Amino acid sequence: MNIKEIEIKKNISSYIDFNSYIGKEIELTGMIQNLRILSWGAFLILRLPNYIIQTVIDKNKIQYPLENLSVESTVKIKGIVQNATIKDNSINPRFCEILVTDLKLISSPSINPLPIDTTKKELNVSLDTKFDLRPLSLRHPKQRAIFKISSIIFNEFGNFLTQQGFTRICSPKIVFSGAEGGANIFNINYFEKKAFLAQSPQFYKQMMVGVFGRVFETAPVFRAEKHDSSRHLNEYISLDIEMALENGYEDLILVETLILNHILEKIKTDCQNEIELLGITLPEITKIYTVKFSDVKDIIYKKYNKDYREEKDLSPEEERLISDFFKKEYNTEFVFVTHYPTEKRPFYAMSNPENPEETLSFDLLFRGLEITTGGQRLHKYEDYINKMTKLGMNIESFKSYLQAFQYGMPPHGGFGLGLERITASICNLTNVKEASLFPRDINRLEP
RNA sequence: GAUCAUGUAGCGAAGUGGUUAUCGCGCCGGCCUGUCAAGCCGGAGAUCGCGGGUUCAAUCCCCGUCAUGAUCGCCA
Repeated sequence: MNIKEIEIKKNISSYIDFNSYIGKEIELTGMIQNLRILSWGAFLILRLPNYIIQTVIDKNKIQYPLENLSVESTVKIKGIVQNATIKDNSINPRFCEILVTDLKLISSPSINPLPIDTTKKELNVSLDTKFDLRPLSLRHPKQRAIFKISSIIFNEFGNFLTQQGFTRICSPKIVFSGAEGGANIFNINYFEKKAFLAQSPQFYKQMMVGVFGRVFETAPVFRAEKHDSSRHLNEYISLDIEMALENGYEDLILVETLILNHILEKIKTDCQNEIELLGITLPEITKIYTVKFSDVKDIIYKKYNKDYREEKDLSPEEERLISDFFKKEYNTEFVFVTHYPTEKRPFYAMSNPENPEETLSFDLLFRGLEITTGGQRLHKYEDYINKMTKLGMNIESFKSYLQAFQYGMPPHGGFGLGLERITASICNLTNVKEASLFPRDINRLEP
């Protein structure tokens, strides 16, 4: 018999109030972010879960062969916290440092030299190298900062909606059919049947409106589109909501604005260090601006002399131009474009009763990039049957989804927000892949 | 898939139809009482993406190919 009783520890937090430690001893285990050896000792910058802190080794105080240490080694140190003024803005906190009294080497890299240098202010490597060496490149403070901000966006999306009475759902990612059509969906083998990777939680979140009234999901979606651009991924995190509507799609625009304001507020308070390190300016949303799709076409024709009025969608250029227009004329970086043409929206989109050519839908453009698509959905079973028949769709294959509408549904709608896109825009990244830890694109499947 | 560009040491770049291909970072050795993109001195490290062609001679010019990036299509 080998039964063991293990003590239940009350506190496993990695947050440290360094202020209260000034003059006192502390024990820390972390990885060496940077190491500067001088004649009298060394500065050893230690990477911890929530901090990057400077420690000082005085040769006279501790006997340790410094040549045994290297960047990316794991060490356990004991030392006294003392006041300091540190200029390097990748270090946090900067008001103190640790005078090391004891040091133990726990683990070292098996490769020397490391393939890239993560100790400099900028990680000066190409995108391809950055992704090939992801486990290492992510250790650079600026890379870490991007994903700290991404984590706040992800968490606060859920926190805010939970506060507002939304229920978090987890819909399956192995599905029987696609929400958005056939060509751009990944096929998988599901025992003897054919299945797909979900392109969107669309059907499930709609069904769940009949259960909870307000739901959200934060999960990956998969797109088999062979796009090759700086704003596309084949797997990305979709922040989705779906809710019963009281006043139509404007309810959704309001909810999205409130979510974004909450997230931006939280980034401002929790990520001061990351904001400074990345040198970014957070946007502000003081007013909501919406503009009809057809008016966007007219503005671009009149103000920018480009005639795209026959196109039923907005090109990336138009998205940049209209964002530019709203920035100049209305001093806003967020603009909701509404009433997209019915023929460009999926079957479940509700058309405007006053003009069936356009839908009660919207995209949110932020700094020239489309970060959201949403809108009101059909909620009557008959409307689905009529619309799907009109489009020549196989109603039988959507039977399980259509149940929800047979059993009754309120007017409802929702939207999806691309996590990597909003993160990239907030962090001023030129390629969304940089906002993905391990990006999946047309050519990349690893790491 | 289309158009354009790029491919030179572990990483980032410079350069040339002709002897030993240059620089920065990293690495190794030495020095330096507080650094913070540390500094100073020395050293090692490259079949110039791959295949073919032109030429006395190609890393350089031409063709093909592969890879990467940007823009576009499509979308969040």
